[in-house]
Amino acid sequence: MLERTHLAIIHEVHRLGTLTAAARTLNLSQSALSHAIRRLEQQAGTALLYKHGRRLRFTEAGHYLCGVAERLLAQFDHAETILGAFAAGRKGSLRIGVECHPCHRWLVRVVSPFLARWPEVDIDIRREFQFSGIAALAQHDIDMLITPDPLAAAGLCFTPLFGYEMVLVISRSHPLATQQVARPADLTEEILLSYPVKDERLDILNLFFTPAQCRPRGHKHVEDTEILLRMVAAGRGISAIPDWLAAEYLNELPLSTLRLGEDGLQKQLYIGRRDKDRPSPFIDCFLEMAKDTKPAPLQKS
Amino acid sequence: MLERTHLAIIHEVHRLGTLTAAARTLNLSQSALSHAIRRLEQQAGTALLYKHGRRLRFTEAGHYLCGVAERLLAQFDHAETILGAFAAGRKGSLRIGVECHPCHRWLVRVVSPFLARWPEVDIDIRREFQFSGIAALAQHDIDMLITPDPLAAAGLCFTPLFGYEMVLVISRSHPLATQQVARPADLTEEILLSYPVKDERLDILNLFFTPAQCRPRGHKHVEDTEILLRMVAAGRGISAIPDWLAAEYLNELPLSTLRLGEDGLQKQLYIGRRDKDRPSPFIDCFLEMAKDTKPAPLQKS
DNA sequence: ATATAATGATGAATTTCTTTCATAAAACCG
DNA sequence: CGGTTTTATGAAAGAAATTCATCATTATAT
Repeated sequence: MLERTHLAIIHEVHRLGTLTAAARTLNLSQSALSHAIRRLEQQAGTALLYKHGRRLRFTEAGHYLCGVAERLLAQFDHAETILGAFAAGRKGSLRIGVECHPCHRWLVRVVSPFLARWPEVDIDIRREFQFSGIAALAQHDIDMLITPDPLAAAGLCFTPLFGYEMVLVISRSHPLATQQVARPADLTEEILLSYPVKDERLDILNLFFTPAQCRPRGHKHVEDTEILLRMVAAGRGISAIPDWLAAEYLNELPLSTLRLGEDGLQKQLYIGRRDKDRPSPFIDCFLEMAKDTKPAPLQKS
Repeated sequence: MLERTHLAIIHEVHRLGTLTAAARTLNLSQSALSHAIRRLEQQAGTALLYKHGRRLRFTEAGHYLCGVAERLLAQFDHAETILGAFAAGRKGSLRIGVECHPCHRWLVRVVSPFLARWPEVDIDIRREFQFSGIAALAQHDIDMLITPDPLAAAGLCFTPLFGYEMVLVISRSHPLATQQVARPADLTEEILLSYPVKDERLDILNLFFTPAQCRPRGHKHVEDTEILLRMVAAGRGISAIPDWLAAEYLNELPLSTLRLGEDGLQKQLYIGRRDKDRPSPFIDCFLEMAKDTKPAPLQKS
């Protein structure tokens, strides 16, 4: 069977002209090459080299094989280079799941410098999961999960990134805009605007309205943060978003922020991984960069 | 060092899913494969497979190597075929790529007499390419390329075969069937039926609809010419095919053909080769026979 | 739950294949 | 014609791959 070593021998013999010289560069003896070529010729059933004087010349078949060698050896070399990049952890792909809709703006601030630093790593960000982010992580559908709700699961571990507060955003012309704190009972006549997420995953319902046994008058889903906040600014509804996200829009839009209840609705963002994933320099680096990228805190308006 | 056997093992494991099955087809023991993979992984410095349940899964590096294996093994096989042909004193195998779906019917008219005349030459026709037909030709994946779109590339040359016109085919009962010429604006409510090719390779989109800044109402892919034309005949859509192909069906199916725009959509078929391939009598012969096989021209219905 | 079958991993023994060594034969050069 | 360079070859040594026997794990059936 034709092997890479055969191609390497053919190639070097062609390049250098003699078996002896080729043997030197291949760190083999002249005899080894001679035997190898002989074996190959017997298997192929055709001569590849013939003696011309005391040097060697290629037959037609030998010339053909020479062309094959040139191409295939280059491909082997290239494959080994790439494999080396995998081994060194330079090459790879990182599939990041995000279970926190408004985190997108924060995430791009992590991802952009990361991509610049790891040019051979592909990043894939997923926001939708068949079942849940945790399940996707456990099933190897994603490699990392950004979530505010770390559910204990075997084989997973979570690293805290930063704490933040979910704040109520309302139009600056709203009657409540002068207050510091909002109570559930104040908001029963409002329309709640939220990202399109199941109700049970909305903290403002779970942790604010439900304990007080009341609900806003209506609830609409909006995909895009900017559109959502413009609707709020126009008095079309209220919403709850992270304080640092609100901070980015307070100068642009006529919005006011209020604390949700006496103590505020405190949250923490985590990054989850599988315990036993093989360590990888670029995954570690991503973690470091994520930890170092804090969002700008809210300056109370 | 990465060897052919490693690629063969990786490839078979990928194809069959388990070491045990792969070992059977390779006439080796399961243990041999396990050891071989282990050794390769140690040399490469990266894992290629990992256990998932009692089966194996590929790591990213493993997947990469799998792709390499697929390509390189095919080239090894081909090289051995050629070498076998040298041994048998004939030397022949011709891999022909076709980048033009409907050309198949024309191609069989060239290939059949060729095979009769060169009984020792194997012909292999490929329609799918990893990247493009041009790339496949340059990389020696194929020896000849039949294409209507000859892109200049170093080391390649193209010989024109024949000119033809892409014509619109519609059902004979279609309101437009009485006209001679179709304009893009006439067809915005139609469903376009085409071979399963990327949009950017469809001339009717690139050269007919796009310049007029409109699109058909829908676009569906159909594999088979006969089924495609039967759908057109049944009024389920319209399509654009070469005039000579339409000619073959005009008597069989209730179809009408229209010119695409005032001047028609004129195309030319080319056959591409590598410049510096060693001259070969049967390759020259194939070229002559291809040049002499013109398709039957369209008789206007 | 428990037994059973299927699969991969592993270390030692074995077999196969490659390489070297020593030497011969042929070709070139002065 | 010697001296030198180069390839070819058989036997011995060495290296590498393969098998065997066995264990551990996991999925499937009872």
